[in-house]
Amino acid sequence: MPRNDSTKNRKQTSICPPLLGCCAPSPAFQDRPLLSFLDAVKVMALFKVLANDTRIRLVHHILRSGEATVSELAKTLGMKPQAVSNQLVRLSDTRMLSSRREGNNVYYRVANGCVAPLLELALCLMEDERREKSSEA
Amino acid sequence: MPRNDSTKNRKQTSICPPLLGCCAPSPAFQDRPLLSFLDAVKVMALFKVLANDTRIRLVHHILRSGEATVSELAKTLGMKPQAVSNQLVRLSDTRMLSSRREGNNVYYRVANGCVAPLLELALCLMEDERREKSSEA
DNA sequence: GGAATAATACACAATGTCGTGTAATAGTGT
DNA sequence: ACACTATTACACGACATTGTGTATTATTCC
Repeated sequence: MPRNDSTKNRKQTSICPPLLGCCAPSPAFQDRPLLSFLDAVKVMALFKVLANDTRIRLVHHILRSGEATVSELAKTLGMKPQAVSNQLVRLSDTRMLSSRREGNNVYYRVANGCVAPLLELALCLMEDERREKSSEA
Repeated sequence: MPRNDSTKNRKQTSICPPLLGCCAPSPAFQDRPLLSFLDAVKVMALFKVLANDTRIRLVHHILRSGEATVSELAKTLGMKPQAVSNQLVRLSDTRMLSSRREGNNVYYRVANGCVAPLLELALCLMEDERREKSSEA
């Protein structure tokens, strides 16, 4: 007998709306077929690239400044240019960034409009998490 | 007043708008301070949890069905319950999912409204990537 | 109480990822 | 051609992550 009306069953604690008017409007998740394994792997690859504090700071700084060179980014993050270049290549492989050469320097910029809102949402989730943790006695 | 012509720069190939009306409206990236290392680590932790094909399929299926038990998810993904449970715990640790016990079964659901749009955006980015790759001769 | 089912905890081998160090490539100026 | 700077390519050791197998906990039914 189901007797557990579980008070733990809280409501949606987030402030975020469930949908966002981005990209070609897709039907709700309920009306879509289950994600195929191959598509899941592709999405995984995208999140994997963002699952690194160095790359997140790189993207964040490039979003702020519009464009930046490798050495400038290295100096900003306090890292070696090799390490930064490594991560920039990974970000470019997924078409999140694009590069442009000008003399000795290579300028990187964000090449896809989805990247900014993606980071925005993650920051939002981080705030939600912080809120919930502090409000749990 | 922020400039709004930045998206039309060059090769912005994405359809996605630069901003989304989600969460407390934040100022544009240009007007925000550089992301601290600690915040970057927190955001990394969030993306890291989504950087796994199993967890992505779990979240996607839970979004579709609203709620699901461990064994049901295991059967749907063709995996062992231990593996599924492992990943569900990771998703719950970041407050993306919450669980509710009903008899022998434990039901998982999405606990934060940011999760759906986050996955949505990633799917959008995946489509963009596919589009670009096919259109490069 | 005892058996059966659902879910989780834990240790482990295989695999993946990170920054570093070294070497190579691209471009500028003399 | 040469020296110099900026960036990238590549191999390596340190460390993290995944699914599996085994054992344990939670709950229902007899």
